[in-house]
Amino acid sequence: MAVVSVKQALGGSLPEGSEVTVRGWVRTRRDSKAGLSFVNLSDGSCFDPIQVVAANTLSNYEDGVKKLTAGASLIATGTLVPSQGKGQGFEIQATDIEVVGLVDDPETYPIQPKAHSMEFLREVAHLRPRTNLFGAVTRMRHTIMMAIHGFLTAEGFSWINTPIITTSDAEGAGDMFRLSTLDLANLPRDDKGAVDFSKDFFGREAFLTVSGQLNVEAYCLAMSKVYTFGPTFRAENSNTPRHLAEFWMVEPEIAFADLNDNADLAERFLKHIFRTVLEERADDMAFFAQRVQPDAITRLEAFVDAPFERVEYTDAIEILKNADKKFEYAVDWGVDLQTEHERYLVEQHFGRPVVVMNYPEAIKAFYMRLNDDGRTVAAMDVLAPGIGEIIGGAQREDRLDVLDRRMRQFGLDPATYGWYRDLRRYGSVPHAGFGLGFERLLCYVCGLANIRDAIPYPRAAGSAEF
RNA sequence: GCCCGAAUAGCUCAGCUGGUUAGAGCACUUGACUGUUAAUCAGGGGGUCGUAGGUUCGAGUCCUACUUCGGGCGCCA
Repeated sequence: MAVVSVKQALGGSLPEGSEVTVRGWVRTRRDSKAGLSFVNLSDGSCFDPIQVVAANTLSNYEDGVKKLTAGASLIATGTLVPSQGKGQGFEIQATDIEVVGLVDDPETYPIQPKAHSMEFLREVAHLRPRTNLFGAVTRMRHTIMMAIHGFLTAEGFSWINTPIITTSDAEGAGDMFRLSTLDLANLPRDDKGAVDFSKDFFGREAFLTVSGQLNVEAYCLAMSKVYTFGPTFRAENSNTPRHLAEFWMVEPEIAFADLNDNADLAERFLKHIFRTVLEERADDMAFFAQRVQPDAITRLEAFVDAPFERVEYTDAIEILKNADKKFEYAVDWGVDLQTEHERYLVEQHFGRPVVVMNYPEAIKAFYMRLNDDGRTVAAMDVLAPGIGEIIGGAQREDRLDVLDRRMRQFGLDPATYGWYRDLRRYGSVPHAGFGLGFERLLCYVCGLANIRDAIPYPRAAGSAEF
């Protein structure tokens, strides 16, 4: 008896009349007085559940099948046949149903065949994957992860596993989570009364990473095309639907490349991902379009078809200055673009994805390459309709003297960046890269409004349940 | 971190200007009916109205604090 997934059973590749076994969890059970019950069974392999038809001739019909409620688990064996009912291709005429686990209190089982609020489902994060929505999000998450690895692999990239524990303050990219094994109630002190981190586990201060970029640059200047993709940690007290304290970030880095090469890569990269989900997850996308975001599919299709607009930061400022719209934050050359500015550019002015390039040097990180004009750096942000900034990247400063100057300008001591400076001493080449917040991308694709629904167990300021 | 809003049954919500025993749908349960499919119809059980104070003859309703959740902004991915 072949054990098959619901996806295989519904997929049409198995011949009619096949004897199969499926295993999963009950979504709904409907009884018919004709002497049979219909059990919709889901195993996560695809959006649709399969209907298992259980006749009252089954030996455990009364004390097994009739006790099944939403959430119960079972193993069903039977014949795969074209369904007599509507809305499904195949069903299973059960010859045996083994009830594996009943729901001990059906009345309080949180997942019902009805609409739940996202807030409620966050409180039952361990059970929400059993809903249509989170099942779909979970499959999408996997599909996009694989699409990213697949695209970059096909383009000749190597996946570099940069460290999660770091001892450098990286880019000064915000607050970091301290990692320590010191006894907080009895901290070792030095002569001046400061905490003596030489007694700590690593012999110095350590933190969780806020970016793998600096580490991956070293591998870029050897392997040519690399990327890092893993969990990232930010300790900022951000209280928004777009921030997590723990999220996943993918950061490709390419050698012998400038900002335009970088933008080209970002465009191909995003389009590949969207094309992949449209092809491989049509069932889940149809659900998002139906229940979550009506234009979920059409906007991805538009994204795939439209060439990205590219605009200089300086020109973008002019566009905003000449806009009819009143902005809460004033626009002037030298200020960073606010969310409202980005949305105006993308959604109203251009109406398609935009790459804003070459920002004022004072508002961007020290490692970004100083342009010949002396007042901008080769930074880029990819803005998308409906979300705003989806990708941030830059060509890196590859000239040692300029890098040192920039570090001092930002109050950083070049001496503490010895290995990073070495990359500019030994065969330095122009190189560039970008970072993409994975959960933000997933939100966009699925039409989710809150990033806490894009990761199985969200961690955010003041919130780390499960 | 700043500003705003919300909290009533397991879930989603209604409950008007404070006034007897707090309602509906779903879920659960009983029955009817049915190759059903978020089935349908009829009945039933289920609520210290987030917590603690206060105002009042009387508070789900008004006030204060706290807690939790959500939204907007900032920081960012």
